[in-house]
Amino acid sequence: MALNASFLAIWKVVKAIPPGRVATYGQVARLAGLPRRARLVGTALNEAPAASLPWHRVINAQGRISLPPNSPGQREQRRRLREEGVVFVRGRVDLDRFGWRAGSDSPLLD
DNA sequence: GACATGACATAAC
DNA sequence: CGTTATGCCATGT
Repeated sequence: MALNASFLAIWKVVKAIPPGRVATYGQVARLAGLPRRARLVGTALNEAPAASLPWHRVINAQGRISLPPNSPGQREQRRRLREEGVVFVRGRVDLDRFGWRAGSDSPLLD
């Protein structure tokens, strides 16, 4: 089915996000060759085999986790990110420091 | 098929 | 900081 091609492209990009870095839904969509389809990324992650994907490294453009506050998933995602060294400030991640830029795989330490 | 929903993004006010 | 509007489209009812 042609439909899954999009999902596969998305999963591929997500798998490429290095530990300790995050990517936004829109960014993942673009890198997957699906511009303007950020929502599809959310859907793809929802349907994805969580065990085989670093789904927690995908957050929204505001640097926030897009799961309901206080939900198990939200806490899990925050826990995993913090475990990788991603810092939350007032519930937000500074994308300038932890955002994934293709070509640089380590966080900028100032 | 019509309609509502949602792990989103961007722009405008 | 916030709200509204619009684009997007797979899924579920």
